Amino acid sequence: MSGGCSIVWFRRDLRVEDNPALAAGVRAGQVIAVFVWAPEEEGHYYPGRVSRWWLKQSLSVLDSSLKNLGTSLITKRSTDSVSSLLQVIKSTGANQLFFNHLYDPISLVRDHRTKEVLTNNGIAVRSFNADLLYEPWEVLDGDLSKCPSETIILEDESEKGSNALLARAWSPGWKNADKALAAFMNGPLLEYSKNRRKADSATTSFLSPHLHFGELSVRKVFHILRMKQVLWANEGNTAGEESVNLFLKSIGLREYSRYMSFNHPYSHERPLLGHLKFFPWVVDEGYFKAWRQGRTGYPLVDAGMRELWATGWLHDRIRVVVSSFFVKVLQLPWRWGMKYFWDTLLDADLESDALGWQYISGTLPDGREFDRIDNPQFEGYKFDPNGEYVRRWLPELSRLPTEWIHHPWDAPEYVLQAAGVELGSNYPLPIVKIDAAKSRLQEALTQMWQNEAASRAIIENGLEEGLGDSSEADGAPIAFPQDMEMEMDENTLRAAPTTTTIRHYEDQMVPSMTTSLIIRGDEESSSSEVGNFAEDSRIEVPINQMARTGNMQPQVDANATTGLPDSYHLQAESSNTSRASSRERDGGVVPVICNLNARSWKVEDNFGFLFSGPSLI
DNA sequence: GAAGCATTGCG
DNA sequence: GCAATGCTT
Repeated sequence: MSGGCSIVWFRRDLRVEDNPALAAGVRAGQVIAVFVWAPEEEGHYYPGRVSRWWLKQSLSVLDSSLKNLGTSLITKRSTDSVSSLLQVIKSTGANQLFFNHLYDPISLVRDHRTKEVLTNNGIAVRSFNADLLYEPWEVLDGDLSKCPSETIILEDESEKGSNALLARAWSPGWKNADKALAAFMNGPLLEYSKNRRKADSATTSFLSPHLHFGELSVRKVFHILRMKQVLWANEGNTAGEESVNLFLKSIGLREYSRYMSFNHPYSHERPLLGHLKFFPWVVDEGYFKAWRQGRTGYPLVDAGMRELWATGWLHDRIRVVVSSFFVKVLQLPWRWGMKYFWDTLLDADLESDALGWQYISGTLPDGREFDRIDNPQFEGYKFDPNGEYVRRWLPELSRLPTEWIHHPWDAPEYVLQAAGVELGSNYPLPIVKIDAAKSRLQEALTQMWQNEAASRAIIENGLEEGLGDSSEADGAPIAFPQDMEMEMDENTLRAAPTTTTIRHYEDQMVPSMTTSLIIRGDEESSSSEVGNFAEDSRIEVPINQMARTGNMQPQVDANATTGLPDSYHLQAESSNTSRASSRERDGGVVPVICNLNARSWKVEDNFGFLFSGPSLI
């Protein structure tokens, strides 16, 4: 061992194999492994409960692996990563820092600053692309006595009950990731293509959280896939080949999401198609709440939303269904939906989710048409032909015959009665009818083009920007709802369908916050329709029924999922972290990803793997 | 009841 | 943009 002592800064590369930064540290001599928990730096993308739970487990596995190698993981609680790193450097006398690249807008800025500050402090900083194969097998030798770990709290008391259930379904940590990878590659991958249409099949990889936290090297995944590809091609196994290709595409999509995030650091908050900023999104917290709670009246959507809330996980197909419904039928601002995914998904991944929501929203140049509406009824019979998925997550519909399970509003009264379904009472009528959504969408698009033309005219006339009631057309996004508490009156069941829709014309995307746009849900007629349920009629999540594969039998306890997210809060953005990202992103922190361009990963080709990339889960 | 036309689903 | 389905006369 020569040289000095180096810091290896772990972030979302929580593995010891195939880890270039760690390998470099080992080569350089003594290694001090550090993880800094500084969630405040993430602005309003503070990791959600299930995501933090995963992190906690994963760090613990990493720590024990490092201990086996003769060192351990030092954790620091901080509001400023850079000063924490400096502190560790001072107390250990390290003179080098190694880390692997991240590509989300916040990391790009932070890592750039880290490099700058530490370099100015005489520290050699090197960063790496972690998509390379390394075998860093040497014994580490870190003197940690001068640098105590701090306890970082990733789980508070109130979360323990719910989190306990996660452990029955998932095994975080790089060693487990490796096992999961092998299990998938040797098993479900073969039938992956065949089964991908089923919402409820357990044939997805379930690798997305492992990949998000860097417990797996994507490079390794890629190599295994290629080996399978060659093997099955030689055997003439077309089904297997098709599956591999499909999976490779999803890996590609993940790469593409990093590419997009790096080159368009605003893509998590602004549409890539300029005219979409003139789209009159429906700012209706009642709709938003109904969607979150799985009370839209469309069984497939509702089943998905309840699964998400109860388990932190959703099949990719269903992610597409619920997000498409969110944007096209409810016409809610897609950033709200994205934020909710961020808060609730176990594999929440800013880059992948931004790509997914942008694609679904039709705000990508190569996305799907904006005026296309997917019909959850048809999608229901496609992805859940026997209604098993719906019955699992919507107990109130469990006795409904398959014929009506995806469109109970059409069912004859006697059928509903026999099934114990009372529409508008124990299950809502459709919150928005598809036909109404279609015409509303057309109107909105017309409006959008008018707004754009008006805006252009104003700019051409040399006037300062200003659009209708939007005095901040340049910088006013639609704020995240701050408070979801809404009065819901049981007596307003079967309220008249919404006849008016309140819209806001501001660009929801440009960073900077305002709360003045928020509409109280109870000011809207629609909210009463949403309130088809009494507030306390919490959905009972079915027990022991979560579909998962093989020996992992996740169980869901109704007590642990204390009701649906009716009091869910989206905090208004307070930081303007992302504002800086576009200016600083080219500061040399992260190299441009080689051999990647948007065309080679055309989104259309990858439909179905949008969220969390190779997550397909 | 066949042919021509329009609408809708879908990648 | 195409194919399938439904609707009209």
